Amino acid sequence: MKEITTQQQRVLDCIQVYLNKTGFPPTRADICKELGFKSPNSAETHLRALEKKGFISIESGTSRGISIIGSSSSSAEIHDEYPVIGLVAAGSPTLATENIENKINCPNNFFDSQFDYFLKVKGLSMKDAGIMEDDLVAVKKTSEIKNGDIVIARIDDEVTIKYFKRKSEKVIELEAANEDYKNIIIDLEVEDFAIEGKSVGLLRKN
Amino acid sequence: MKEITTQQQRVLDCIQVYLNKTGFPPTRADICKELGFKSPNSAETHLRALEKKGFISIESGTSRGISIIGSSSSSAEIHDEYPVIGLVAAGSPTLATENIENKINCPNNFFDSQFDYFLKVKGLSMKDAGIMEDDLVAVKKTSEIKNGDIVIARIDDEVTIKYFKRKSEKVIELEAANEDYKNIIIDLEVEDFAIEGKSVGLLRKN
DNA sequence: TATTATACTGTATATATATTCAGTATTTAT
DNA sequence: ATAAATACTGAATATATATACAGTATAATA
Repeated sequence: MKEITTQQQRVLDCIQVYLNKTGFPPTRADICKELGFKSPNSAETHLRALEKKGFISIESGTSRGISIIGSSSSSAEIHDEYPVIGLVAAGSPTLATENIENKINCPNNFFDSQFDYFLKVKGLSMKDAGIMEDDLVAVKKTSEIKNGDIVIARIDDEVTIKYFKRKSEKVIELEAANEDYKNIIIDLEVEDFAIEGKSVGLLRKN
Repeated sequence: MKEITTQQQRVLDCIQVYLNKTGFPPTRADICKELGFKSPNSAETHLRALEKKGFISIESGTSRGISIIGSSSSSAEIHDEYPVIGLVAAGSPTLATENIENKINCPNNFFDSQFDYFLKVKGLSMKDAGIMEDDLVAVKKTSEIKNGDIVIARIDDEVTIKYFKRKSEKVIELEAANEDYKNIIIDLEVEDFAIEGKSVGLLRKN
């Protein structure tokens, strides 16, 4: 990235401001109007210089085809809204709108793995794993579970968060991280059991 | 905001994807190409419907003059980079560049209070408060501390994270949240003591 | 039952826009 | 001393693009 001149910086800033204001890049004429140039070619040459130096890219033959390189909007880091779900009883589908308490905006690569929603924890059954009441657990909806993963599981109509431990082909143990809670043994042939997903991260506001 | 049809949703998604990919909005023709329409008017009518329902705004007579309403880029929610600092020994200034392990991008209103950096926790002295090894504590640099706050304190050259408890005018107790650790009593007249800041949130990646 | 909204194809066109060419002038490298 | 980069004005133009108009068809409302 070569050094930028003051005029080129003004043009670059102008593009960014225009983008923030309108949501789309400026035309050559827009830049001229903004910076007081009288010929569209003034903007054109500055744009070509900025492109050559690697600050922007220009899509040839395309109106407003300017994008600022290294800008957050165009980079891989995309920000999304993630719903916060309470520990839902009565087996209702977790992502139903009536269960969404609010939404949190954060980058989609925030945790090491992609995730689908935040689960607001009730109770202290995972206290020794550092998961406290009202903590928000980032949940990835998946059935790929390894022993020792913290899973969000549903037994009959109750949703719970526990350590996962496969005992045999047909038996699973859900282990609490708290002496005061007892572990749950599940016989897959008998009980109505499902894995909602697993924890890939945690968020606490205090 | 009225309800959106499936086709309108596809068009809206198409605009968002195009924006993420190129940095500028699509033309009518671009939308047609992407969604398989054969007439630019197909895109046009969907765009007008989306505008009428308040999902987008269209700048008349302007190429690619589409902007998604309520999109993060134009909203008030600003994303910032926050440094991650290890628990620094030898009393070096915490925000010195050599102590920055990496950076995390998140909204500046992510926690209930503004904060300045993430501190990577070493040890289990705050285990019972749900703060585990390698957790990232969001630290706000402040000296406004109340009893019971979790503070980041420096005693001589050692940085530690503990509960804050004022015993008297000149005596402070730093309380661990773990039976295995003992509390620290500080005589302000004797010891070199400073509050770096307090915890306003927590982030765990696993 | 008539009307409105949705969901398209297909053609046409005014204009918005990128882009080239011809100049002028100043500053910076070689 | 010459070339190259910067920094513009001014005019011209091919085309990219929004947008209107003419149809067809189906589903949802009133």
